[in-house]
Amino acid sequence: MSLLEGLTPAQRAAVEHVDGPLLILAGPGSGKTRVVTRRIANLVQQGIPPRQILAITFTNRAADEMRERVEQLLPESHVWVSTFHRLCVRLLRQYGNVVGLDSNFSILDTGDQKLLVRQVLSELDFDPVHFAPDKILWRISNAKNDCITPEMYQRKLEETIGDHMQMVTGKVFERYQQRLLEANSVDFDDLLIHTVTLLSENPELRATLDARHRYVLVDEYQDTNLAQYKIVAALSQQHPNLCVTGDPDQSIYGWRGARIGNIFAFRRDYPEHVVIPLEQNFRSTQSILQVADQLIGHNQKRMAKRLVTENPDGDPPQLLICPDSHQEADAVARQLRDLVETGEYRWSDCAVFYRVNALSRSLEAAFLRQRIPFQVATGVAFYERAEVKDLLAYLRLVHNPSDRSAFLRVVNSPLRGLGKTSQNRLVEWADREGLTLLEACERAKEIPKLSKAAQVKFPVFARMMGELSLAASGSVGELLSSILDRTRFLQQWEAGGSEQDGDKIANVEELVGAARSYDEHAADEISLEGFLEQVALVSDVDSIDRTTGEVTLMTMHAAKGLEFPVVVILGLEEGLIPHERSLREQNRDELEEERRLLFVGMTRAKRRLFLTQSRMRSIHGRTMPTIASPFLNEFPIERVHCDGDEWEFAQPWLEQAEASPPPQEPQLATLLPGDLMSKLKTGADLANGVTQGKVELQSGYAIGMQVRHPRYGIGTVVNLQGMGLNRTVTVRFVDGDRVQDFVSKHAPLQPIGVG
DNA sequence: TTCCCGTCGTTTTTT
DNA sequence: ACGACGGGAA
Repeated sequence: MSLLEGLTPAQRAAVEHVDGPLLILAGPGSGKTRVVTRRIANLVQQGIPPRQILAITFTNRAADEMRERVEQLLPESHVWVSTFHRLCVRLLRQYGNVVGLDSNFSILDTGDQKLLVRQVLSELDFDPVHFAPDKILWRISNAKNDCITPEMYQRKLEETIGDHMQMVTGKVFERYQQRLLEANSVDFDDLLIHTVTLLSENPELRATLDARHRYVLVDEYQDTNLAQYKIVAALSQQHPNLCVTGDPDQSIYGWRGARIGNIFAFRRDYPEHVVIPLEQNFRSTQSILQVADQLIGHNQKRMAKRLVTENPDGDPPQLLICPDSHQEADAVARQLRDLVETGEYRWSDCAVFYRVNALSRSLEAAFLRQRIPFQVATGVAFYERAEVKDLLAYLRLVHNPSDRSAFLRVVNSPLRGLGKTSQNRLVEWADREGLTLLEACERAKEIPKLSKAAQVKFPVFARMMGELSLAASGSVGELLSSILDRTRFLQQWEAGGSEQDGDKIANVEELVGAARSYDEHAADEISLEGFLEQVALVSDVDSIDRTTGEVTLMTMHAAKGLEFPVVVILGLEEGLIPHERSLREQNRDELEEERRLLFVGMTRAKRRLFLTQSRMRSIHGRTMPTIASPFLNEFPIERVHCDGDEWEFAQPWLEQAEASPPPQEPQLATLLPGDLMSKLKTGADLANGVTQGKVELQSGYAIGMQVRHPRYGIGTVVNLQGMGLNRTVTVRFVDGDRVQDFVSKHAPLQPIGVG
C-alpha cells in the first residue's frame, strides 16, 4: 500500500515532509494520527534509521495508539514512541547522577507529595490548617511548570510584595525539594524539570541526544508547558527536524501550565519552518461541526479558521433539558438505549462526558438501574487504594532504600506496634545522624527515649526489608508474594470477613496479578523499576478499553484525542461548563479555555451529539436551581424537554435565547506572523464560501400546523421563536408526550396541513 | 497505640 | 453527602 493513498493534498504534503521543522495545524478529526504515523513510515522508507526517530505524546494511550499504528505500517521498526514523562524517566535513570539522582530514584504520587508537604510544614512549624498542603503543593507545581527553582521563587518574593501564603510556600518549596533529593525521589513535575536541568547544564550530553534523536515529533504541542518546550527545543538544535502537531482551539491544559503560545512561537524559533494546516474534518457530520464551529468562533484570542467537512448533514444535535440530575441520568440512559435498539449503534459506540468527575455518580446509578453496560475512566482509583499503595510502597522501599515516603507508609502497616511517637523519634535521630530511616532502624538501640519494644521492633523490620530483593525472588510477582508472606499482609482482613475486607483482599490479588502479567510481558528484562514506573505513570484514560462493548464515561479532558459515534455531554450549566473558577474575577482566558473544552467534547462526536442541562443540581450536598450555560446562547440547538409537562410553564431558562453573533474577526495578528495568517485565512475564506452558498429559507411554519417527523411521527406546532439562523419551531408529538424544539432551518419536518 | 466518633472542608480538569 | 483528620477514650 502506498503511504500516500487516500490523502488530501495537505495531508500528503505533511507525510512527504522529511527534513527541517514542520508545524501541522490539525483541526479535530483531520486525520492527524494517520498523517503522523504515515510520515514516520515515510521517513523510514527514505532510509532514516528508525532509532533516530522519537515521537512524544502526553498520554500513554496516545503513545500506544501511535506505536501500534506505526507497527502496522512498518512491522519491527522499533520507532521510539513515548510520553514526555516516560522519556524523562528514561533519561534520568541513565544520566540522573548529574542532577543528584541515583538511577533507582522513586516517583512520588500525589498522596506522597501531600504527606511530604505536611511533614515539611510541621518541621517549619507552620499550621497545616491555615496553610493547606493542597494549595501549597499547587503553587509549587505551578512554579515547577514554569521552571522556577526554590531560589528563584525566594528571590521573586523579595522583589515583590508577596502574601503570607507565598512566603510560606517559598520556605516549604525549598525544604520540600531538599527532602525529595535526600530520599532519592522525584514528583511528576520534577521528571520534567530535572531533565531540563540535565540538558541545559550539559552541552555535550545535549548534543549527543540531539544527534541521537534526529527526527523528533511532538503531539498536542499546544499543551506543552515551559519545561516540555525546553526539552523539545534542546533535542532540536543541530538537527531541527522537528515536527509538531497541534490545534490552538484544543488547548485545554492552561491551568496546569501549558502555554498555548508555544505553538505560535514555533515560527520565531524555527524561521525556516513549514506550516501545513489540516482543515478538512473526516469525523463529524455537518450539523455537529457547525455548532462546534459557531461555539469556538466566540473566542477572541484565536486564529481565523473554519471547520469544513464533506460528510453528510446528519441528525441535528439536541439539548436534553431535565428537572434534576436523577432524571437527567435516566434520560441519557433512555436516549442511548433507544439508539442501540435501532441496531445502528452498539453500547461501545457511546460515550458520556462531564466537566467534573463527581457528575459520573448519578449516571452510574442510572446505568446500573437500567442495566446498561458501562466503564468509567478512573484507572488511578485502583492504585489509590490504601492496601495497594502500601504494597507498592514495600516495592519502592526494596528498590530504593532511601525512599522516606515509602518507609513511613509501611513501617507500621500491617500494624507492628511502631506508632507515631516511635516513628518521630526515629526520624529525628536519623536526620541528626544523617542516616536513612532504614539504617537508623538497625541502630535503634542508640536512639534516646525510644521504648524498649520499639528498640527491638525497628531492627526486626529493617532485617526483614534487607532480606527482600528482586534478585532473591526472581520476579516482581514472586517478590510481592514473599512480601505478603513475611508481613502477614492479608491477615489484616482475613479475620474480618466483611465486604470491605473481601474487597481489600481482592485488590491485593489484583495487584499480584498485575505484577505477574508484567513479569510475563517483560520476559527477560524484569525490573522493579519497570513495574513501578508503569504503575506510577498510569492515568485515568489509560484504563479504558474500547473493545469491551460498554458505554464509556469520562471527563472532557480525558476525551481529547478520542472519537465516538454517539456523544453525550452532561451539565451545560453555569458554574459547571464553564466551571465557576473560570467565572471568578472576570478571567477571560480561563473562560475561553472552558469554551475550548466544550469544543473538544463536541468534536469527539461522529454522528450524534446530545448536551444535557438539569434545572436542579446538588452541589456540596445542597440542591440548587441552575442557570443555563452561557455557551448555549452561542449556537442554535434543538431543545428536548425530558419531563412530561413542565415545559408549559414559561420558565425563563427554558426560553430560546438569542444566539449572540460570533465576533467579526478574531484578533490574533499580534501572535500570528503574516505568512501563517494568510494561509489560514485562505482556508477560512474557502469555508465561508461554502456556507454562504446556502440560501436562508423562510421558516414557513405556523402555530397549530400538523407536521410529520421521520422518527417521532405526527405532531402539532405549538410555538415559534427567534429569527433567522436561530428560528426555532416547537412541536408536541402525539406519541409519548414528546415536546421538542427544532432549529427550523434544519428541521426534518414535513407539513401535513392545519389541524 | 489504636480505635471510634465528631467536625470540618471539599471539588476542576492530569502526567 | 462524603471522606479525611484530629481528639479523646479504651
